[in-house]
Amino acid sequence: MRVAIDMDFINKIIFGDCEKILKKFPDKSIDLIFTSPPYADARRRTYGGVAPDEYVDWFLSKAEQFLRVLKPTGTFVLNIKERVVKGERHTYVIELIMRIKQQGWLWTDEFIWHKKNPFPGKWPNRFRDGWERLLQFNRQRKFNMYQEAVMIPPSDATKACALRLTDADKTRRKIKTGSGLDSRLSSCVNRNMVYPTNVIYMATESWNRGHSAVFPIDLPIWFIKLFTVKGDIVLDPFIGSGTTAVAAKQLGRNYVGVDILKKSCLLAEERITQIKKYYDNTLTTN
Amino acid sequence: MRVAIDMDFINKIIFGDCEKILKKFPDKSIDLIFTSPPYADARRRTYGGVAPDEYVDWFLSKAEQFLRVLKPTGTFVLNIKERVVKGERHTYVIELIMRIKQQGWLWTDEFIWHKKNPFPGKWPNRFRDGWERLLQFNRQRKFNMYQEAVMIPPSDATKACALRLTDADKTRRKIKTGSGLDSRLSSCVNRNMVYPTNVIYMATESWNRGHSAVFPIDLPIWFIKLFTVKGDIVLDPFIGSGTTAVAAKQLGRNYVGVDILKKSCLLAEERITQIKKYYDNTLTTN
DNA sequence: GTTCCGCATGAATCGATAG
DNA sequence: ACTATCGATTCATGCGGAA
Repeated sequence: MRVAIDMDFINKIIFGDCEKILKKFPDKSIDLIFTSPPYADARRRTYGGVAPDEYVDWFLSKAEQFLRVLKPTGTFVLNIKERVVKGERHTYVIELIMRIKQQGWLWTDEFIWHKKNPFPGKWPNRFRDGWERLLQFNRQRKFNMYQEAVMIPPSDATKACALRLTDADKTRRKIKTGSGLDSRLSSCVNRNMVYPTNVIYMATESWNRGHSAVFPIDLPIWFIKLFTVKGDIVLDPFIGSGTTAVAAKQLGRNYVGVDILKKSCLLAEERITQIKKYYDNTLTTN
Repeated sequence: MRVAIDMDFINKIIFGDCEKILKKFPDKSIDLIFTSPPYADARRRTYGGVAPDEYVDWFLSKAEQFLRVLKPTGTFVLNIKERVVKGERHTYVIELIMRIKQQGWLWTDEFIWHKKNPFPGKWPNRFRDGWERLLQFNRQRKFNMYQEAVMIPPSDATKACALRLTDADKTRRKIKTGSGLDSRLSSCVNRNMVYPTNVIYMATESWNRGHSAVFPIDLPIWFIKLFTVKGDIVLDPFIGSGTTAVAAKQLGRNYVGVDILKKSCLLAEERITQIKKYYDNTLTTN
């Protein structure tokens, strides 16, 4: 069966440069691309570091493949933030938006990840960076969006409810559902649910020892619920420690992860395997 | 006295196009420019409606004057958000950032106004807009910034930590300030106030009687405290209902407001007069 | 078992120092 | 003059050991 041959990359972590790897993928085969590429010149030790001024070209050659493999109804969510260079925000992110549109992408919206616990620091001319961009790109004006899947209790209810939960409660719930959002969602008022905005208030996860997860798992969980249904395929071309794949697997979606570091691939695979053991029989039904 | 003649625009609301009006102002005379210009194609009936594609050129000719009248140590804060055009976010804001830098501005940072109560609405392909940009531009890398003026109480976790300490503990610590501080002092107490991040979580003020203020007065108050001291001059070239001027006056700063609508000028003047009556003897000491 | 406290650490940034 | 490296700064959170 032809499809089976073409699609034998699903639920795999693939070692290599995503640009080359994706060239072997068929057109229009992915439902959601969620990724957080290495930021310009950041994580130099592990990724080699792309200079800010070269970043846009470096990224665009990969984005061309993203565009090709994405289904017309699919979505591409890019988590990125510009660095400070010589006292100024560098413009590589906004240049990227301008240029990626020329490839045919539509810049549908910009979500904000408002961080509960930003990286510390004190400087005379700026405050700590408390947010990151989550750029939403699409191939068409009409795409799949399942807004009901991410509905939340009204803000006051959420606050009061969250405060009542003890740490033990939170941990127990997290083990069962794998999602902090789910815990609040299920334990609080189930009626009176409202739609969220394009601002996502969420903590970072600095407590992951071995691997430095750059975003909390609730972040890909949120977007995977919003833009896919069970059985869909989620791609992260910079899989890193595997968070996106873990989230997809937990939610009953298929995943594809690519990374240029062998070490990351191994780590991602290990986390996926562990998750399989722990969560296989406790998946939520969303 | 020459200065008196040059500076006779202070604490005035001036009717006219800010581009023309500002040409009469001396160089380097303003400490802070805080403004929220009419968004592209918004308020078409009142402002004549600048089309999105013409917006950048329209704005830049004004920004040139902003640059000239701002002190080298001053700051320009621009509250703006791109509209959705044909299902996409328009790029006029990010184009504006690229081009304004060519005038000599430094793009120091981007603050986010995270709205507590976004405008209601429901669409099939996007959520409500819960944030706006507050772009910070400067003439130099070194500028005036008074971070202590906007310090805030720490988050709940840190607060709980401090609350656990007895009063005796606190007193004892306060006495031995200089050397040999015990570890709890640095981690818990003495943290009555912490520095904020570049995300500002604030409600809108949709309930203002006659005028529709586009931002709450706490927003200019925050930036005026952060970037000016008493006696400094705050300019809003699109004063609208006068919120920026009211904030400046309340804080003991001098204001200058400009608007192309006579109606707005009258409204702003009225609000400023009322504030004078109510707050003259109750100014905060910051 | 439970609570409490100390501590490590995470997509950072600036200014000074050294080559 | 330009780059490279280092120390200081700082806050939210979970972990582990102690009470």
